[in-house]
Formats: sequence, C-alpha cells, structure tokens
Amino acid sequence: MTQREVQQRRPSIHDVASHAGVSAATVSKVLAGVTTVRPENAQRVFDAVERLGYRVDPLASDMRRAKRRIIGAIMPEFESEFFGSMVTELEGLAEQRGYTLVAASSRESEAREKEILARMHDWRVAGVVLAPVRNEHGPAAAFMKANGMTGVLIDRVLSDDAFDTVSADSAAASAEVARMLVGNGHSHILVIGLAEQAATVRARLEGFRTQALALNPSVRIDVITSEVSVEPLRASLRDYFARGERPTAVYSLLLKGTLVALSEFRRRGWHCPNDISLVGFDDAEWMQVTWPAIAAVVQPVRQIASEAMNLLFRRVEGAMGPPTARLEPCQVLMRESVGSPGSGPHSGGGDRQQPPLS
Amino acid sequence: MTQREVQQRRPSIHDVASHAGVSAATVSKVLAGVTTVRPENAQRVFDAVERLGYRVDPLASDMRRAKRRIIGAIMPEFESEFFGSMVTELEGLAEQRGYTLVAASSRESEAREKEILARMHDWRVAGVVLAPVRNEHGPAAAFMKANGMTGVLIDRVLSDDAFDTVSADSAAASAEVARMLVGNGHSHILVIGLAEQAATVRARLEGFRTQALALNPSVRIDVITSEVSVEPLRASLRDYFARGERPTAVYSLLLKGTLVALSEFRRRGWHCPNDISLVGFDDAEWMQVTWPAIAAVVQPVRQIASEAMNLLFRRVEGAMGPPTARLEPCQVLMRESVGSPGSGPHSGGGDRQQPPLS
DNA sequence: CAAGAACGAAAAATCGATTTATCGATTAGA
DNA sequence: TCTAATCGATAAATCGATTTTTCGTTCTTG
Repeated sequence: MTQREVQQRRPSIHDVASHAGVSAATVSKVLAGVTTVRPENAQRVFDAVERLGYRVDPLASDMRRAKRRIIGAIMPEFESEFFGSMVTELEGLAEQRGYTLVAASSRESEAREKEILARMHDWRVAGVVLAPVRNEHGPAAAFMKANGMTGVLIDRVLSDDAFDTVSADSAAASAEVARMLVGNGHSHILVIGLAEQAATVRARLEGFRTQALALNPSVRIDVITSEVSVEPLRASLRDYFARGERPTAVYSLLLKGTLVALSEFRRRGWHCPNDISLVGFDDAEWMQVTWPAIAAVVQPVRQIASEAMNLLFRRVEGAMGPPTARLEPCQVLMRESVGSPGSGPHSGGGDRQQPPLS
Repeated sequence: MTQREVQQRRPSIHDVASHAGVSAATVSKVLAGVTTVRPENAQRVFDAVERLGYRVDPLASDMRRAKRRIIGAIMPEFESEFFGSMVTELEGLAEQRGYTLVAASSRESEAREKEILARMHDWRVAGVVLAPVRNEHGPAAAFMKANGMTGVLIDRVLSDDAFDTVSADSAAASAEVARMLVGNGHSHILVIGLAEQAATVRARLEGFRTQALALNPSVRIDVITSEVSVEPLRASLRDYFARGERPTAVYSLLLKGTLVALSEFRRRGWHCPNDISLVGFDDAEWMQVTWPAIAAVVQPVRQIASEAMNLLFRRVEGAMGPPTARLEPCQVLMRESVGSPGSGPHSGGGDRQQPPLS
C-alpha cells in the first residue's frame, strides 16, 4: 500500500537523496554539475535518478532561484501565419535554453495587453517578448518600464528608449515595392493601411512614398487608412472606387488590407493584373497558389525571433548599455498580381495566362 | 536606501501581514474568502493589499497546492488559422478560470509531442489539451496514461478508452460534401488526403464514400493519400493527372491538400469550376476572397475549444466515469469553386463571371 | 605534533504561498 | 465557580527545490 502511494506521487529530490544515501543538497549539486562532489557519490546519485525516473520540478526549482526560467510572449493574435510561426520559433528558442514560454494573445486590445503583462509580472518571468498592438509607446511598454521588467519589443515598433526592438525593415521593403510598381509604369497608386499610428505602418508608407516620388515626381499616391478595424477600411475603399477613382495599382500595408482589396476587386469584377495590380505587405502560403499569385513582402520571421531572443537573454543575464533597434531585411516577391498599367482587361497576359508546365 | 530596496522587490504576503498587523495565515485566508476572519482585520488586509499593490505569486501559490493551476496545450502547429484560433480560445478559457495556459507546438512530430508532454508533466500541470499529430493511439496518449495525467484529446481523434475526446464531425460534414458534389452531377471524384492513419481523415473519407455511393452507386471515387508530408502527395497528384485521369471534382481532406490541389490546377492551367470543381476540408479567411472563392468545410473551433475545456475541468475537479467522445457539427460552405461537370472551359459561369455588385 | 587550511557533505535557511496544529480568550453549560 | 466548547488568530509545517552555513575529516605546514 505504502509502495503504491510512493509510486503514485512523483519522486522528489529527497527520495533520490535517501536512495543514494546522500543529502538533498548533494543531489542538487550533482545535477547542477558542481565538481566538488566525490565521483563515487555522484555515480550513486545518477543511479538513483535513473532508477526512480526522477526529474527536477521546474516550479519548485524556480521558487528559490532569483531569475525564474520563464519567458512571456504576447502577440496581437495567433490566427495569422506570421504570428503563428513567430510563437513557434520563440517557443523553440526558449526551450533550447531551458526556459518555458508562456504565450498569450492580446487580441488587438491594449487593455488586454496590459492585463496579460501584469499576470506575467505576477509569474515573475525572466523576460517578455512583446509584439504591441499599436506601437512602442503604448501602456504595455510603460507598465514594463514602471515595474522594471526586462523585455524586447518586436514587429510593430521602430525604436525605444528603454527596450531593445526588432522588426522587419518596412521602409526598405516598401521602397523596393515602389521601385517595382513605378518601374512598371504605374503613376497612380493607392496605398491602404490600418492604424496609421503604428510606427511601422507609417514607415512603410513613407518608405514607399519617398522612393516612388524619387523615381517619378509626378506619381499620384492616394492613401486610405482606418484607425479602428478592417470594416471602416473596406467602406472607405468602396467609397473611393465608387467615386470613380481608378488607380492602376494598390499597395496594401498589411495582410488584412490585402484581403479587403481582393474582395473589393471581386465585388467589382476586376482582375489582377489586367484591371489593377496588387502588392501586399506580409506573405501567406495561399498567395502563391491563387490565380493570380499575389506579390508580397515576406517578413523574416526566423531572424526576428532569433534576434529578439538573443537580445532578451543578453539582458536577462544582466547586460547593460543603451537599447538597440534592429531592422531585419525583408524579401519582396514579385508575382503575377503585378503587371503594367494599360494592358487592359482583354489584352491577355493576365490571370488567364497559361503558366509554364514546370 | 532600505526604502528603495523594499520597493525594488515585490511585496510578499508577509509584507502585507506586517502592514496590516496580522499574520500571513490571516492574509491568505482573507484573500481566499474565508469568512471566519473578523471584518475589521479583513478590512485592514484589504487596505494593506491596496497600499502595497500586492498580488499573489502564482508560482509560490501553486507550490503548496495539490493541483497546480496550469493547463498545457499541445498542437501540431500554430501556423494555420485553425490551430491559431484554437490556442487563442483555449487560452481565454483557461484564463477565465484562473489558470495559466502553456502552449507548445509539436511541429507534426510524435517524438517532440512526447518530449513536450514530459516537460508539462514536470510542471505537474493540472491537465493537458492534446491535439495529437496522428491519432489517439500515439505515444503521447500512452505517456499520459502511464503517468496518470488528466487530459482531453482533440481534433485528430475519434474516441479513446482513457481520455475524453472532442473533434469536428468529419464524417457528417464529408457526407454533406458528397451530397453537394454528387447532387451537382459529379460522377468521377478525386479525394486527396494526408496520413490516412489519422482516424479523422479516414472518417472523412468513409463518410464521403458512403454517402456518395448511396446517392449514385456508379460514382467513381479515386483516392490519393500520402503518409509522410505534402510533397509526396503533390508528386502523386501530378502523376495522376499526367496519366490522363480527369475527375470532374476534387475533395481535399485537409487544408494543405487544398493548397496542393490549387497549385496543381494552376500548373496545368485549369480553372475552377469550369475545368474542375474543388472542395476543401477546413476553411481559411482567404478562401472567400480569391477568384473563385473556395468551397470549404468550416470546423467549429469555439465549440471544440469550449467543450474540451469543460470536459477537462470536470476531470480536474475529480469527475470519474467513462470517457466521452464528442463530435461537434461542421458547416459546409458552398462557394464558386463548385459547379456542374461538363460546363467546359468556355461555357462561362466560371471564374470569369461577374459577381453581383452589393 | 598541534594549529590551520582544504575538502566534502550534511544541516539549516530560504523562496512565497497554503494548510494544519496550537493557543489564548471568550462564552456556554454543569 | 469550574470545566468544556467555540472562536479568531498565530505559530509552525509543508510543498520541492537551491543556497548558505556548519561541521567533521583529512591534508599541510611550521
């Protein structure tokens, strides 16, 4: 009966100690790799660990430790490929260093973001990777600052005076999109976006505008943005087209906008690239299999995740010095959704074109 | 100086106790809502909590407690909308009950799945929501059983003799797809899938086949599956078409397959639904904005998540009794990618059709 | 050979909570 | 009036590890 009860509950460090005939402190030292233990005793500890199938309880272990081996990750959402793979990467990197990642979605709400952060602070996480809803000046970053938390800000940020930041080089990528579109002869381009406040969205817009005007000073760039959600953006876009505006290309500053643009094109019976060209910031798996394939800016998820974790652990280990602001280069994928203006609906070369067989 | 140090480190229950002039045990009781405390003392505790900004340390709290308030979630991946929103839902539901969710991706590997599970067992999680890579008979479920862990299996499962299971009603949804396709006159249908071993994929196949044959005994159903990954599937599909096989409709049993099918259609210059019809299991946001919109089976993510958590917490709270196997109904969305066979490439009514304005 | 340094391991304190045992004061009952 | 029961609160034990302190041996060294 006692046998059974002992087997029910997981062995603790004391069980290992008594089986090995040493003290719990010695077991702890052996497992921590301290060398001042007699080899004979160390072997007995290893044997007991093996026999009992003992594993350290990370919760109890973190209890005594100054820095708990937990990393928090807060993303605006998990539904998109970008943040989904971001969490996957972060989790893998945390695990590699023996840390546990606790991830939560702020669901695009700054209020929720702060609540989650408070809860992570309760857990006394060693560090936080925060992808803020809006930008680096939100209440979440302020909370982290006020409570002396260590963290890294990613994605919708440019730079901060307290935290390291890592994001895609939006401006450079947008400049390349400008070269692609203006280079193809487009001189009336619509840019759509959400939350112009977000530093990166502004960077994308400015990067695009500057480069486009440099290449062709007479290019016309219309901008439609919405603060709140996608629906107002959809309404504005609908209005814009209904007024008779006919840009030859659309550059969407974010994935949701690309979807909105596509559905509005659908609604009006327009085809890419014959009737209008389209480029989107943020790539997704489906974009290369649809007809036409959608040109897109690919964000370097792995690099961002890896760099963020490197910076974070440097700070966790006590590194001082001014915060750094990293920009990771993007890749711009030219695809069939971009053509030259004026190749009209019946000029061929559009989505009816037969792709080469391998 | 001492002032500052005190402010550096977060207040513990003892700090609250001394500020309130009571013992730590009393503070604990007040915060737990025990009523045997003099109202006067309770008030002083609340005041001290307020003044110090005290919050319970969940790690220390869970230390003493028998059941730790941590739930583990293991998904095959985070990149897709389905598992992404699943994690979001699960996290919200866990939070509602005061639990912390620790999520990890098995990256479609059973070996990794088991390792993650072992690590969650180390944390002594109260329960686990496992979406197995293959099915309920994998090593992960065996590990949970062997170690007396409580958990719920979701998505790629049908039923189990040890754990409650929750999944989409694949068979019923597939039967509806069969009605849709056969009802539209299709008599040669290709079904593609991955990992036929997965119980749900088999259920989808059988649900489809049974209903299709019931409606038209002479319907021809070809099946292409691949065990390993998507690439062999793509190769087989390419072979199949190269041999001159010309089904009039394709039913993909999973999202990856839908993408593969679309890209193969592209490669051959085929259009939906003129040249071939397409229905996919699993919906995604982009499917309704592409041209044509892709008909799809929508899985009830919220219901699955909610039911899984209900069942899990029932077990966590000690409920006994035989495991249940829930099937949540899906919704089948008819879209433009499905048409009638024989309406040939030049018969109109396909992806060139002008959608109604409004 | 005795004092001191070095070494290895055990004992004890600690982390921050919860829970159980204990204790003093008040009230009830005999 | 004295004992027993009740009540509220405190002290102490506990969870499972890590870290610091203490202690007994052995090895140096003057």
